[in-house]
Amino acid sequence: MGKLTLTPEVLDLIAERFQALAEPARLQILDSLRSGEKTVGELVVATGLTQANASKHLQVLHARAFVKRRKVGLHVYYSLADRQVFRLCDLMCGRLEAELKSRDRLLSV
Amino acid sequence: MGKLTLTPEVLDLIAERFQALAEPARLQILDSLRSGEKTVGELVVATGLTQANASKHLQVLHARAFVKRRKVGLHVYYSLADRQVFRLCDLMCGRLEAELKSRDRLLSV
DNA sequence: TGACTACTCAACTGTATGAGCATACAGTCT
DNA sequence: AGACTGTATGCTCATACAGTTGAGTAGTCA
Repeated sequence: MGKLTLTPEVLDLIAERFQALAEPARLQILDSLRSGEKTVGELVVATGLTQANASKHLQVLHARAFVKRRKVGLHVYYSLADRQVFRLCDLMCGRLEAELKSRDRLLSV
Repeated sequence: MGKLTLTPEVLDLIAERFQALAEPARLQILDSLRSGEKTVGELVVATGLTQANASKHLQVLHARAFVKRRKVGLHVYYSLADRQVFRLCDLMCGRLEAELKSRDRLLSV
């Protein structure tokens, strides 16, 4: 895998991509897209974000290649670029679960 | 796996953990620890960060359970909490490689 | 053509955070 | 005790970025 040498530039690019996932609103958007592609308006309803705000977050996710876009008439459909995004999220969730579990154990002793 | 329901609080926690990886300096520290545990001073040499800066980044990584600490006399040894961290980074690197590759292809057409 | 809808862009505000510096703290040695 | 070393922390500054608002653009329908 590691064809990439970790030059400062590459580290910046990787950090930039993690940064895109470091936002509850964007995680929520990605989770909403789990069930299939949605328009911005549908995402607004699903997430409770304002339209402008949702649109901005979608730009970020698109620039980092996490979502794809498809224009149909008035609507713009967004969908997950690939299923691998969830490998990332699931790994992170797993870490979090383990962490919370061991924290509970400490507190209950 | 998803025993976690994505409440706003949980989303915040997940985002917080991605945030910890959204920093070139911290990625560099994690990569330096790949070869084994190191003291803060050794990490300073390996990364070129200032001592204060490295220490602060290590606090963040430790608070998010990415690294473990072990005090021995004057020295504090930091090491990776587990190898799974690299699954995260490798997945992200893979995404980046694919992205750069397709970008190159577009430019060279 | 003009009204309407779905989405995006631009400007602004408040907040968060990384870097640098100086200082404080903890552990060792004499 | 005092001097010294390795690590942590508090402060300040500069910058980045999420969220809001209002205007602007593109597509549809009458």
